[in-house]
Amino acid sequence: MKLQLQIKMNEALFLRNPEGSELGKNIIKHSIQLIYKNGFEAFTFKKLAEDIGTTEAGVYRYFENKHKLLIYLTSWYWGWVEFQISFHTNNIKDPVVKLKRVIKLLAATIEDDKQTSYVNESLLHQIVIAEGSKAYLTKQVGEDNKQQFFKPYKDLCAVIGNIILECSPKYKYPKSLASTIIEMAHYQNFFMYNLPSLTDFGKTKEETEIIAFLNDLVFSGIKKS
Amino acid sequence: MKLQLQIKMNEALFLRNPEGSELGKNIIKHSIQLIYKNGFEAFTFKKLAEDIGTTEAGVYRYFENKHKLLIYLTSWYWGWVEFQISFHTNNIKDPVVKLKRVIKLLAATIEDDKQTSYVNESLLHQIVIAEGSKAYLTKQVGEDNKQQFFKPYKDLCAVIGNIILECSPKYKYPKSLASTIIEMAHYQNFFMYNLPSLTDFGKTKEETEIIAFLNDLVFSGIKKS
DNA sequence: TTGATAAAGATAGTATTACTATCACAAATA
DNA sequence: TATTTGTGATAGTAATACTATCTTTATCAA
Repeated sequence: MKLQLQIKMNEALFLRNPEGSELGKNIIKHSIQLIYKNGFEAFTFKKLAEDIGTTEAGVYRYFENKHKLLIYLTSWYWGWVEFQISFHTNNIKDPVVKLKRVIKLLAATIEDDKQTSYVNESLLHQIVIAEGSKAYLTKQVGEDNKQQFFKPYKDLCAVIGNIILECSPKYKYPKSLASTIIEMAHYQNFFMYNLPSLTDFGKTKEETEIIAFLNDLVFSGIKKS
Repeated sequence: MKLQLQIKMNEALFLRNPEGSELGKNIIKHSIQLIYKNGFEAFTFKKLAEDIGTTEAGVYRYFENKHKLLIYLTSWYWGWVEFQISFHTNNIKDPVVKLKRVIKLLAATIEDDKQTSYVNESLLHQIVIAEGSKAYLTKQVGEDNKQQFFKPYKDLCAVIGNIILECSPKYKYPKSLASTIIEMAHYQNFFMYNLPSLTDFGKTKEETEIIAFLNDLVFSGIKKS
């Protein structure tokens, strides 16, 4: 039996559902490759179309603009991470163990998930690290938020916040700590490779050190209260 | 006597020093206003030139492109913050008090500094919150870093890292904690106003709560070791 | 006072980007 | 068989991100 993991996407993000056709899946697949390779600023629908072997207009039939495509990709990623978390923390009773598992999932390199043929999670993870913030650091963030574009990110944050509360029911900042963990799992990774003196891991460049830092930060922070 | 605060800028950031002429100062002043108002994506040298009353070519004589201008502005800001910190923590012996002061300076709203006529620090603070990461989240980050464009940010991070070590000499992650404080002081602010469910301050929208969160995070985190 | 130099203004031009529009064709569907 | 739907092909436009050139103006030195 072949199980296919399907992540439910916000329909306002696209004009035509990319999951429903070969061209659509190619748009997702090749946009991940191109953004990973050249960065989001240099990424255009024209280059994407050439890469796929279709025309610019073809891409525009699926996505209004590259900003919505970026939100689509990051949303997909957060949805996928939430699934990974619920999958890998299933059956774990101890919330501390659970939270440590979450930190590891967020900060460790991701192996490509064979269940999702057209999405390379490993590349997508790198894209979310380097470009993910650009999805919300815009003037339209308010309107995008009204359309629920950031729901997957917020849901993930809520899930992690609840685990934090399980660990420490009186802790006052579960959601802020959750968003701090998520952001820092990614930023410390970006810094480690690109601006190493902003971290303590420049020498070794080991993701395990980021995990250790976050564990230390989180569990000392929580224990106090 | 009128003291003029001068922040030494990396000369590779500009073609002509904007501090040396009226037009240059106008470029800085109006770019801050325009980026604040419309965001960095919508900001163009053409609009800036119209705003100032000069021509596009005039702006290009000072800055190669808008990315370098953004790095210039954020660098200026980090330099200014480092000065504020050294000024406001001067004479403080207790490193814990010092670090708390630092957190407050990073997370609290900034009043416009009258010493710097053409820079509105209050607006610049908002720009750094919403656009600052875009200065380094690029494919050129490596080359920009080689040219020392991020030195002011790194210097600030080092200063804060050292205060952390004064508080807790055995703490293993002073630089990562420093960059976490800096980034989160800004991100929690952005989230609070734009994606409030990622924080615990959505109701009150009080910066004092961000400060309390960071104090809690930092001092519980350090005490353990 | 002249003459040189440097900054600024004015204008033009180009390649690329970010779209929108239209028409034709092929496959699926009713 | 007729019709809808997705795709391909082509064209066109306004804006963006520059580069180039030429003129004017201000400054400063001989």
